[in-house]
Formats: sequence, C-alpha cells, structure tokens
Amino acid sequence: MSDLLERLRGRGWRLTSQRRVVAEVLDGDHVHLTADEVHARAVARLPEISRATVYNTLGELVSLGEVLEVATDGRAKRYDPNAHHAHQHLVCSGCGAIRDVRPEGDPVAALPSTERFGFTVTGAEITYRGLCPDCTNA
Amino acid sequence: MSDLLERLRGRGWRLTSQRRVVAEVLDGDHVHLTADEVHARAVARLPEISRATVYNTLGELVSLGEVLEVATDGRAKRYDPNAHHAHQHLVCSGCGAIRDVRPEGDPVAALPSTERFGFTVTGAEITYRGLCPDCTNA
DNA sequence: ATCCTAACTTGGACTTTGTCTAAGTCAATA
DNA sequence: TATTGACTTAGACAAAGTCCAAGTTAGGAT
Repeated sequence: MSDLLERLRGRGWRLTSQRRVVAEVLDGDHVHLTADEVHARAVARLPEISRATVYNTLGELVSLGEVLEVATDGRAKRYDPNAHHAHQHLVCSGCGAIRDVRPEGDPVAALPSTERFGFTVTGAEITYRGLCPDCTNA
Repeated sequence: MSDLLERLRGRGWRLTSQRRVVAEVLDGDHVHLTADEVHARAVARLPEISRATVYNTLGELVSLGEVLEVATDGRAKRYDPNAHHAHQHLVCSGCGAIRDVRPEGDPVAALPSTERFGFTVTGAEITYRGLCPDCTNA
C-alpha cells in the first residue's frame, strides 16, 4: 500500500496529510469499510479531517482504479482496497461479514451471446450469499 | 400478475386500492423501477397514494418473495417483479439500462469449497457490466 | 528560503433515499 | 350495516452522500 502513494504522486496527485491518512486506513486484506467508517478511523489519526474530504478521496481512488466500490446491501457503499486481484464477495446474511473469494472460471464466459442483447459485456460482479460459521451455529 | 393479487389474498392480505395499483405498476418484463418511480406511476392512477404506502407495499412484496430487490448501482434500490424465474442482471454502464439475463450453469457451483471459509453458501447474485447497443455506438 | 497559485480542504447547507409515528380510514367478516 | 384491526396518510426524522464558497497548503518558480 505504500507503493500506492508513490503511484498516485506519479499521476500528479498532491500528497496531503488527509489523503495519506485515508490511504493508510484502507490498507490491509479483507477490508470493506463504509465511508463513515473510513472517516471515523481517519479522524482518530487526523482529528480535523472532514467528511467531504473522505468522500472526495475515496471517489478519486475509485476513479483511479486503486479501490473498488462494493454495494453488498442496499445501504452504504463499502470500499475495497484489494483492486489489483480479481475477486468476488461472499456475504453473511446473518451478520454482514464479507470475505473476498475467487470463483473458478471466467464469470463473463457463462453468459451466452444470445443472452447479451447486443451489449458489449466488460465484466461481472458476483455476490455470494450465505451464513458464516458463527451465524450457522447460532 | 393478476394471479398475484389472488395469491396475496390467499395469504391474508387486505386487498386495498393502493396495493392493487402498486402491483399493476410492477407488471411486465424487464421492469426495474426505483421506489420513487413506482410512486410516481402509482400517483398517476391514484393521486392520494403516499410514499410510505409504496415503501410498505414494496417491502411486503419482497418479504413474500413476489418481487426482488436489486441494487445495481449504489443509489436507490430497484424492484424486479420477475421473481419466479431465476435470472441475473446486465447493466449498461452508459445509460443504466437493465436487462434480465440467464447465464449457463449454476453460479454457486463455481465457488470451490476452499473458497467458502466455512460459510453455508445459499445463492449468488451476478451483475454483468457493459454497454448497450445504443451506448456502444454513441 | 520564500513566494505564488492552482489544487486541496473545510463546515455547513442541501438532496436523495428511506424509516417511523400518531391519527384517521376502510375491507372484510359477522 | 356495524365493528374492528389492518391499512393509509402526512410529515417529521434519519442516513448517506453531494455541493459550494471561503480558507489553506503542496510543490514548482524565483
């Protein structure tokens, strides 16, 4: 993730303390925070950071392809820094826990051309639903 | 869709004009309206119908399994009356148009047990992304 | 080292989407 | 046709996100 700040500077980003903090907060595996959660954790390190800046920075990271936006429930979007490894999501219907998973094969290939209605298909997002071990036993 | 009203009455629903209008608005194929769109069309037929009733009725139809809730963008949920035919969604990144599609095979089967992390997997939702014919040529 | 300036950040108002509640209305049964 | 609990209503409220004018600052220019 420290490469990230370098990559961004190479793209002409101004490297502000706010952006650095947002990038730090998003570091790690299986991280799927909402914008508000990102803001809360950013505030812990940089108390004056505003919600608007968190939204702006997240939006920029998404446009640059460094972070994925995930909408697993109808509520707040979540931000997934694992953008450089193709993956899908497995969501617990009980507690909302999210895991990154990798299905076999190319999901797009499963859509026959007769089901494409003239669209140029570029990708597919899959949300697997189920119960996590804790919720299965509860 | 007229069966729907019968089915619902069989389940103890009070058959009000408001519920009838919401059910009528949701009739058809490839219908993916937001709650506000449903409300707007319902108002055209029954001017006094309130937003709260539209939300209540949509929520009830979803609980009863008669309508699916779809979140293809991070914005408003959409309501899909095509709940009795398993299908997935193909969304145009240009204009937001949505088509119901049926991929080949069982999407859940593509997730190996080593990628299930102890979850009991019950289903999968797929959103295919692409450009519709109009947006491809624009 | 310091200055300049466009880029960035801020706080707050505003919008969109959805939920909740108290009071009024009505469908279905008797 | 009377009754009653389920349904509906308007509007307040809440959550998530956007927008803007004014203030601040990173980083190149001097």
